Amino acid sequence: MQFSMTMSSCKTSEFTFQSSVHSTLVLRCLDEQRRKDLLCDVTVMVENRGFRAHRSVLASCSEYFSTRMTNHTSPGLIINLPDEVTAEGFEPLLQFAYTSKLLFTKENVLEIHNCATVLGFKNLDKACFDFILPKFFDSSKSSSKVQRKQCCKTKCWRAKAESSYKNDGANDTGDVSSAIQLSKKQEPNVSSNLGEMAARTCSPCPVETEAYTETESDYSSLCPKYRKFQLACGKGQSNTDTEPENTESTCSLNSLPCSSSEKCESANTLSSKTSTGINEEDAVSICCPLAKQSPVETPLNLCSGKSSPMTASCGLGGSFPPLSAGEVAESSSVQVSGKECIMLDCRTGTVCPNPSRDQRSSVEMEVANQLSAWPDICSSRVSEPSSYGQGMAVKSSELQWLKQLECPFLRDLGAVDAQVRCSEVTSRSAECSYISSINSGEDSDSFDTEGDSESCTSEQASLMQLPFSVAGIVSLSRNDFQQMLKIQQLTREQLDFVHDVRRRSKNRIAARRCRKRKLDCIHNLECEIERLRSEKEKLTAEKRQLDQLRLKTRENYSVLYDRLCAEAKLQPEQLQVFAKYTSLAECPFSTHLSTKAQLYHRSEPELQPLASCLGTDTGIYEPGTSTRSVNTQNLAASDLRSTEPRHTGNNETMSISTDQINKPETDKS
DNA sequence: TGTCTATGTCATGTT
DNA sequence: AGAACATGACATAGA
Repeated sequence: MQFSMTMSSCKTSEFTFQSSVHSTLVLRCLDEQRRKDLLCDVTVMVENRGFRAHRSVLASCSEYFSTRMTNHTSPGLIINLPDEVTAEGFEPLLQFAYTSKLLFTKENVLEIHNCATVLGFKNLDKACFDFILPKFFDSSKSSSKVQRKQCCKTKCWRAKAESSYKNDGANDTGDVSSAIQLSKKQEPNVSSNLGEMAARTCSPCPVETEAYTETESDYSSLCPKYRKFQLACGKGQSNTDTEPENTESTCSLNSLPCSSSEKCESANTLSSKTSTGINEEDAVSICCPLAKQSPVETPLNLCSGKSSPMTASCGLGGSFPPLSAGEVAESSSVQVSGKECIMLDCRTGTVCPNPSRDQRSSVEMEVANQLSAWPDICSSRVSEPSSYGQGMAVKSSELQWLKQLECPFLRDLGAVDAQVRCSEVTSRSAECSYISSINSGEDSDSFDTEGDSESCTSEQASLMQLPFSVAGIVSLSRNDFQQMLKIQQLTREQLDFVHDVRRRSKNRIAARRCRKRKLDCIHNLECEIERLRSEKEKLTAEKRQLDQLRLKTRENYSVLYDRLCAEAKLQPEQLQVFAKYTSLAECPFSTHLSTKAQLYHRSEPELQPLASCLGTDTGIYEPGTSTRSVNTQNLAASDLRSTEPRHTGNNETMSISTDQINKPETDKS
C-alpha cells in the first residue's frame, strides 16, 4: 500500500515515511487478536458473560477501565463491571473500541449510552449520543430544517429528477423506526446512498476549520478598502475577535464548530475498509467516505439482520459543516479525496493524470476506480425491476430518516438522492455528470456546495468533451491549471470555456465570501450597537445616581454651614481662613464662605481662588458698607447663581442690604 | 402577485 | 501585464 511520503529536508536528504492507515491497521489487528483471544490480558465480566480484551485498548477508550487497570499488572485480570452495565450495552462499546464504529439500534441505543456513561467511554458521549438520542426520541422535530435549496435552475437536468424525487419523497413519512427496519433487499441501495452521501458530506474538521480561518478571517491580507471596512466593523485586530463569536455563540452566519478529531480518524478507519471490509455484517455506514466505494463490502455485507443497526463511525458528533467531497478528500490523511477523484475522467471511468501531484497511492487509485464504477452498481441494480421499486422505496424512507437527523452533513441529501435517481434513469453521460457533480464545486472553502450551476457547467463540460472535470478546472492552482492546459491539447472553444468556468467559479466563491463577511460585519456592528447602548444606559443611570448624591451632599453642606455659622459666630477673618481651605468650586460650603469672605475682604489676595468661584460679581461689593451680620437668605439670592438648593433657615447671623447684593446680579445678567 | 432572500454572474477597482 | 480577489450591481429562482 502506498502511503504519503514527504521530504522533510532537502539538504540532509532525510525523508519521512508516514503511514496514514497504520493506526487503522493496528486497530484492526488488535480486533482480530481479540476475536481469536490472542494476547488478551483482561476478561471483562458483564452479566455473567466474559469479554476478552486488551487492557491497553480498553484503558485508552474508557476512563473507567483506565482507572481500574492502570495499577494492575497481574495476568488474567478479571474485571466485573457494575450492575448498570449490561452486556447488551457493553458489547457494542467493546466493538467500538476495536473498530471505531458503534453499531446500535433504536432499541439498544439507550442501553449503550448508559454503559458508555458509566464506563466513561471517550469520544462517544458528546460526539455521538448528544446528537443521536434527541433525533431518535424527539420525533416532533421537523425535518424542514434540513431542507435546503436543492436546485435553483429548472433548466438543469437535475431539477427534473429532483422534482420527481420530491414527489416520491412526499409519500414517505420519514418515521425513524420504520426507516431502520430495512429489509435485506433494500439495504444495499440504502447503503449506496448513505455511502454516497457520506462521501459528499462527511468531512474531517481540522482542515475545514483551517481553510475557513485562512480564507475567511485573514483580514490582514485583504485589500485596503476591505481592511477599512473591517476596521470600521472592529474586525481588524485579529481573527479571534470575530471568529469565535461567529462560530460558537451568537453568530448564525456559519462556521459550525468542529472539534472532534474523530472525523479525521474516520477517514483512516474507512480507508482501511477498502482492503478489508467491514467488520460488522449489518452495518450501514453513515460517515464513511469509502464505504460506498468498496463494492465488495458495501453491497454484499449489508444484507442480513433483522433490523439494520446504524453505524456511527465517529462522524456523527455534533454539527459540522457540510462539505464537499473535495474537502473530504483534502482532509483525509490518506488523501482519498474528492479532489483526487475529480480527476476522474467521467466518460472513461479512468483516472486522469493530475499535474499537481506526481503520485497516487494505491488507495486513491482504488477508490477512484471504484468511484467511477459505482454508478454502474446502481444502474445494474436499476436494471432489476424486482428490486428497483423496493430499493427506491426504502432508500427514500431511509433518506427521510436521515433527514430527520438534521445532521448538517446530510443536508445535501436531497440533491444526492436526486442525483442518484438521475443516475438511475439517465444515460451513462448523466452518471458522469453526477460524479463530476459530486466532486465538483469549488469547495476549497467552507461554503455549502451549491451544485446547481456546477452541475450545469459539468454538463456543458461533458458536451465540450473536456478531458478533465469541471472541479479540476476550479480546484487547481494557477500553475497547475496552466500546466494542465499545456498538457491537454484543447481547442479554442474548450480553452475559452475552461477559462470562463474557472473565472466564474472563482468569482462565485469570492461572492460567497464577500457576502459572508458582510453579514459578519453587520452582525458585529449590531453587537457593538447593543453593547454601546447598554453601556450608555448604565452610564446614564450612574450619572443620575451621582447627581442625586451630589444634591444630597450639597444640602448637607448647607445645613452644616448654617449651623456652624449660627453656633460659632465666626468672625470675618475666621471666615476668610475657613474659605481658604474649602475653596472647591463645587463645594457649596466654600461658595458660601467665599461670598461672605469677599463681602468683607474683597481686596485680600488670598481670596483670589474664591474670586474664580464667584465669577464677575466679585467686584461689586462696596467696601465699607458691609455689616457684621449677613443675611443668609440674601446671600442665597446672590449665591453665584448656583443651582443647588440652599438652606433658607432663619439663622439671621449675618445681614446685608439687598441693594448691595442686587447690583452684582444685574451686572452679571 | 408582490416581496424578500439567497445565489450566480458581470463589471470594475485594487493588490 | 495579468491573475487573483473584493465588492457593487443586477438577474433569477424559490419561499
